[in-house]
Amino acid sequence: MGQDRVTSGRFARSPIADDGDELRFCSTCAFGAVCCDRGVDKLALNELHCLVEHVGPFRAGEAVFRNGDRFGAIFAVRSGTVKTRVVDLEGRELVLGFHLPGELIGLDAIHPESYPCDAVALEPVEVCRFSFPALSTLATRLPGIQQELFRRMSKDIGGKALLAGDYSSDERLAAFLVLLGRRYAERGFAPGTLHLAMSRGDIANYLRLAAETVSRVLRRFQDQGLIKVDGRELAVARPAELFALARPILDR
Amino acid sequence: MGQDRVTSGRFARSPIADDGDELRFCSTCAFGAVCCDRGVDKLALNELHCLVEHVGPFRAGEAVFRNGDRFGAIFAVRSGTVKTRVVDLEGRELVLGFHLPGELIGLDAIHPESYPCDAVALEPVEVCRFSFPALSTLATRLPGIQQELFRRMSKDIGGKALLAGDYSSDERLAAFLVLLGRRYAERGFAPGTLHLAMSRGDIANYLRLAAETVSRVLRRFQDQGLIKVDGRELAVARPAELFALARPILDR
DNA sequence: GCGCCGACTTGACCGGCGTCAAGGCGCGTG
DNA sequence: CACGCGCCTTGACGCCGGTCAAGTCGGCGC
Repeated sequence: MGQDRVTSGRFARSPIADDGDELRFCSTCAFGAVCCDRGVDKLALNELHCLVEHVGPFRAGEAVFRNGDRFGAIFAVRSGTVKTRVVDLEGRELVLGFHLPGELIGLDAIHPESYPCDAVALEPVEVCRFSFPALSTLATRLPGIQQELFRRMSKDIGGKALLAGDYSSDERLAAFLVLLGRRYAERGFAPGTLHLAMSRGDIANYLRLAAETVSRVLRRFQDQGLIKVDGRELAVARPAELFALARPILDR
Repeated sequence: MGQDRVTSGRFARSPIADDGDELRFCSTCAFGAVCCDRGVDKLALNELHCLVEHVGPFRAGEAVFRNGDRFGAIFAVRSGTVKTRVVDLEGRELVLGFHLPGELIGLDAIHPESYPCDAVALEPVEVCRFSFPALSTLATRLPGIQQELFRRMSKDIGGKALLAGDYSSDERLAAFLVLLGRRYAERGFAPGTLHLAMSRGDIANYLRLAAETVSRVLRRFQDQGLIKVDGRELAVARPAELFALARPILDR
């Protein structure tokens, strides 16, 4: 029941972005939709293949990029979980987000032309690197690519409701679990079960709560029969009630 | 000293985006950098002119677009101040941001393909409308336009630190004033003086505080000699100290 | 095995900020 | 002018969640 077994277990069964088949490209990848689902022609697929560069694996704790590095590329997570964070002058960490396979990181670096945060592996991680100058040049020739970039950036602009509101700890945690569950489900995991690759402290930091509060609320959710917690493995027992708690954050 | 005089005064002296001269285009506008500063050729300028459509004026309280409207265009504020907000099921308002002349709104609507919020005029407002299909088509031919769109979207992704952190009311308000002051300064206002187009309630809502707290903190800042408040007119007396208060939010 | 260490949990206390309530001020309206 | 209505201010009180501290659990190295 150790976390090590859990982690390797997840790894083994993980339906993550895996383009072992080079010509199929990552079916769950950021650009999978462009390449496969939306009928971009073979030429475009080949051009993306020339562009992409596989990087990794990174061990837990290693950085894909660091705050201040000169911006040159965006990345798609292929496998594992990445945490983005900044560290302020006093050394305090501020967690900005968690990124699952198929999700893009580095989009917030285009404007400042340097990465505004660290991207740190929480478990063994592999990524795809897309040189941004090359990608944006490609985007001028392939409108599908440009559209997908616009869409994904737009999505990121809108998606920060969880942190933004003045919500209670119950609402925050419920919404966090619902949203994380959805993202895992999109990646092919069984709905209702999810693995927390990040520590309680990271969750708390991300939700702007104290780690103790996260502990307490999870405990209470379990006592109320909403979820079942076992270390970093979590099962949602009553999705409807959990969603109801998160409703103020999720509908808007 | 009434607010009416203040408002009209601001209007009169406002160095807002104003392209009365059609061929110069808005010098402070969102795409001004593309059109003027970055040497996009006359052809591109003309094409942008064919694309843009002036809309307004809107009276205070009127909506430029509404939550749920089908997405078709992004807008640049030409004059006045726009508030973006959502209203939840119980009718509670949640303020997402304030937008000054030259700033773009509607970028978060590309992905969902419908506007995810209301955009409401806080004072008389004029906007430029850019049909998005036409704009993105244009962007595939003119890399400068595409780059500028990427840059602005990237900036929006990164720029939500104020709301995201678990900061004190002092820090939030100080950062709000510093950032608003900078944006006004970019638009040509005298540094250190700024006009609050929005009510205390809107500020409080945006910062996730109670309106009473905003009142109290502004009062204390004034008692401490940091600022001088007169209704919705505000002068920063000690910018360095105000910045020091906001530092935890602003540097990161 | 033993001991250490970090992650997590649980309890006690307390302070910042929201809530509630009352009152002032400016402005439009009859 | 009197009145009403928002917006804003100010004060009193209470609660949620942060902080501090102690204790537990599980993993790892020796």
